[in-house]
Amino acid sequence: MGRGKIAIRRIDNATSRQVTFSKRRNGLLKKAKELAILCDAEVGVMIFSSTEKLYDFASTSMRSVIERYNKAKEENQPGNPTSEIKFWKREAAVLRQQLQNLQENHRQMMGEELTGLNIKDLQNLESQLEMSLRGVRMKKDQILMDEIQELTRQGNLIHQENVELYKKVYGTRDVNGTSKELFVTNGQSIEEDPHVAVHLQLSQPQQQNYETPTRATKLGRLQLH
Amino acid sequence: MGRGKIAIRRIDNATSRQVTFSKRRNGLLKKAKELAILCDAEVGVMIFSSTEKLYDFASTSMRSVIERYNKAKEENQPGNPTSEIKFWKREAAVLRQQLQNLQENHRQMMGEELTGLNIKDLQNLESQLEMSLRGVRMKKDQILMDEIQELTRQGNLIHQENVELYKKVYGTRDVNGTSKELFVTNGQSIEEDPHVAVHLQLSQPQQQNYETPTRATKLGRLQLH
DNA sequence: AACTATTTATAAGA
DNA sequence: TTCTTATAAATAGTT
Repeated sequence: MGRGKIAIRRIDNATSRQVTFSKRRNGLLKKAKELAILCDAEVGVMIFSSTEKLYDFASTSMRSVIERYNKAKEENQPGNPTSEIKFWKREAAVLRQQLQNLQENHRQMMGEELTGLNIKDLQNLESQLEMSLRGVRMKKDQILMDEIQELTRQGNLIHQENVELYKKVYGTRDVNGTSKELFVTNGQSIEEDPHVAVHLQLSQPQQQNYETPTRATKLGRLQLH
Repeated sequence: MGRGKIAIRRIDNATSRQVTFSKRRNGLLKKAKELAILCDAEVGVMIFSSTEKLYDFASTSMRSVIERYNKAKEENQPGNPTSEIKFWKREAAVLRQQLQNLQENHRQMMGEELTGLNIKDLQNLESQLEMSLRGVRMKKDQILMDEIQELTRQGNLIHQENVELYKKVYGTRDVNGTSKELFVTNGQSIEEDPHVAVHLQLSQPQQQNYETPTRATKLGRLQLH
């Protein structure tokens, strides 16, 4: 329909293509409009030019057309917008609620926002914190213990090596006297205890150091209040 | 373009309308195809007949066209299905992440899931718990203090009432001796201290009761390990 | 569904 | 882009 017939294949000349696009695009949109009006149909057309520009027509509204399309295409396509949006909204609301609850709880565990709690709540919280503290300290001690044990083990190995070397250097005669003493003090099971004792003795005052001044300030505050 | 010209308005005759729909629908789809091919455009056409039947064409895929349409139309239209779903998905993901982080943190504060923490972490946690505990105890003491103060106040009021009644019953003569003593022991600022002392004396052993056996078991465990 | 007179769309050129 | 115009294509009315 023009001065000459053209084959339906991509127009090579860019300018020509652009011009044809412009003409035919208008033609298509016009015909879409006419079809909708003449035949009482719901029509939607979307056109993207090669320059990414959008041209569209919808006899009602594109949203309506697309929704009708989705509904018609597959009653429950895994891209059904409305129900999917509803699902994710609900999901977000649930998560937000959980987050809020946990945050309030967490703030209370951090010793903040305690207003609104009664004695019973506070005592429960206190017990919980004490329990947590116990757990944490236990874990900490555990780690330190393990470290000590490992160091002890390695120390013993090195010491034994020393003894062996000593033997080799000075022979067997004078060795027994010196090495015996070393063996006695460095025996695995015997040696561990003093370390533990030292550790725990250090741990307890440390804890008391945290709390003794607290109690003092608490007393002070309460008396001033 | 036919034997006669027609006005672009709904065709009254149903049969005629149906026939015209059929012809023009094919024409529209053909032209859409041609446009897409000739001009290297992405085209989507959706047509619903008045009998609810769907006819469509998409140069690529309708899903792609619709998504591109939504993206192009308005990056965040308040009715854009795809981007809205994306928005809520992202929202849910963010909330889920926050929840997870907070949950891990919370579990650690509860003294659970401590594996994976190093000494430094554990010490920080310990300090935090001690601080929290201090806060909670302070708050608890505060509440108890307030209660005591209130009870004291009321006690004083009742006591004064008693004194007044006593006066009325026995006259003014012998009253001074007995009431003076009562006034001295029940004076607000004077009376508060012993109560505080009692309270705090009760509070401290209670705390130690929680911790002394723990330490014992801890010692036991550590020595056994 | 086919035919065909006409209208409409549009290719090429300006 | 827009206008012009010759011509291809679409289609209204008919069979």
